[in-house]
Amino acid sequence: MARIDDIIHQRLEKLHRIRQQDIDPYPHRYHRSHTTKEAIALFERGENAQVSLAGRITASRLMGKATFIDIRDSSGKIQVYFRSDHLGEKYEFLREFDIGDIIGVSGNLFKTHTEEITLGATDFTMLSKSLQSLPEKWHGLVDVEKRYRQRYLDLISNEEVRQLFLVRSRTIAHIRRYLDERGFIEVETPVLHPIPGGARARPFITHHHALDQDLYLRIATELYLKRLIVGGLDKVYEIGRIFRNEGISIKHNPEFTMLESYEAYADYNDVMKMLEEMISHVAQEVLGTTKVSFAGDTIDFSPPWQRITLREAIKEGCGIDFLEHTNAYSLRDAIRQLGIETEETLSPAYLTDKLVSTFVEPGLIQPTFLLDYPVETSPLAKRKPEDKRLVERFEAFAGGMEIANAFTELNDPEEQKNRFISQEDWRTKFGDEEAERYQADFILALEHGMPPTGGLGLGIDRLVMLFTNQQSIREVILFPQLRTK
RNA sequence: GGGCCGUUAGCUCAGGGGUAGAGCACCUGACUUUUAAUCAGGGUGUCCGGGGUUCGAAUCCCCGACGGCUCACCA
Repeated sequence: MARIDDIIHQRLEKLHRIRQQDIDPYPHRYHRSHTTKEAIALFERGENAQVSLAGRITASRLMGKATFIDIRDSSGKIQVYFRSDHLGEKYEFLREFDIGDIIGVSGNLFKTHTEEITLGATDFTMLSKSLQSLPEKWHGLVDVEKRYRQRYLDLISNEEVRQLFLVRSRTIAHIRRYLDERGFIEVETPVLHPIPGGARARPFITHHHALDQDLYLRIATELYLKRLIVGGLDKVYEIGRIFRNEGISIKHNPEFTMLESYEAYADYNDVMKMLEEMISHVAQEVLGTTKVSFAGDTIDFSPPWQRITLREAIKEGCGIDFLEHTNAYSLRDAIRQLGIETEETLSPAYLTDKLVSTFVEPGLIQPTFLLDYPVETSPLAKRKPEDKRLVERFEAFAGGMEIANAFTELNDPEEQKNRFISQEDWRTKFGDEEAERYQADFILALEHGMPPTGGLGLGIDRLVMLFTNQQSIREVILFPQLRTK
């Protein structure tokens, strides 16, 4: 039940009074001459022109016939000084302003006694009346659930959150610039896939009415991007939303952003070089350094990153040499002998990942490439010429998280066909629901000839976590997935 | 999905069987260089929801909702 004197009522009354004066509290436009940051820079250069600024009121200090109001726009904030002897009758209208309102102010800049660059108002306009009160000015908004559900309040009241999402934006912009400057073409491929593929994951299923056909939200962009390599676009990339119908955690959101890039005539060694160079370059551009603090550690992205084979890393971690286990039963038993619980599945992808996530990943704080995965775990990657049991694949880790996955792409259509078939076997014999599905259209593309190609997948959200020292992926996604209230 | 923790005013938080509290915000008044403005006054509430125990429940118990962490799953 609304009280007669609660905040929204008081503000509705103000709104009513404003309208009674024939003033529109929600006008259509306001022409700013500068942002607050530009205005301050202007004054510091010694140019003191008349300026018009606009922004949200974040604080107000009323002192009788003089009032100081802080307004904030996306560039920063500025203090505005209102004097009754300069504004005349209009000064009384300040009473209708509240913290949270959006106003436009024009006047001249000056410095107060405390040396703060301030706008001396000669005129002002209500641009949008706020009916709700803002979170507390000192502590900001703390309630995590409210910060995510009403992210706008988080952005208004927590400056560091605003900065964090600016870092995210600049990170993506610099990744684009890096790739564009190296001749990559940015493309857009379908989000709706007739068959999910390119990764191990449960998909979201939807239905197209006109086609009367089930479709899947993409779990990867891989198979379409490779078709473009077949089509002669030798360097392509896509930065896009990926959807995986799996658990939510501090490292997982059901929709997340991934960069995938494919470069013809390159192999995974070339991709490794590109990735370490790109990340350190982007860190330098965005953060001004290649060293970041993350969860109490200092991570240095400058190349070269450490390279270690998966086999060595697992052996060091727990003593198991997966190449000695020629069948999945024996590998699973070896894992269980270490006291690690495993599912009944014998999927090599599952078992390998279990070993990595338990014994290797938590220790990979500095950027590290794990190299050469068992062929059964990577149905789309090319075998190593010197050891057919392995494929040319790497995963990159930093801060104890996997951030990238890449391989020399399998371009032999006959072998790809066989790999799909053995994946289908895993599904039928061992119930591995996430095994790669046979994709006849993709085979058809390969049959036309795909050049040797190096491909990369990079988790953008996790990279931003590393850049901003955030331990939860929800802190770097503007609107993380939450249960509907 | 399991375990642990949390949910009290618009916001940040105290209070843990006996009249619902503080700071900020808000309202009234004073104040022409303040900046967490200051000063004087005002407490504005479905104590997350439902049930139970009790003379009496924000507080104890049970069920549920939502969130955080964690385990499982995954990337």
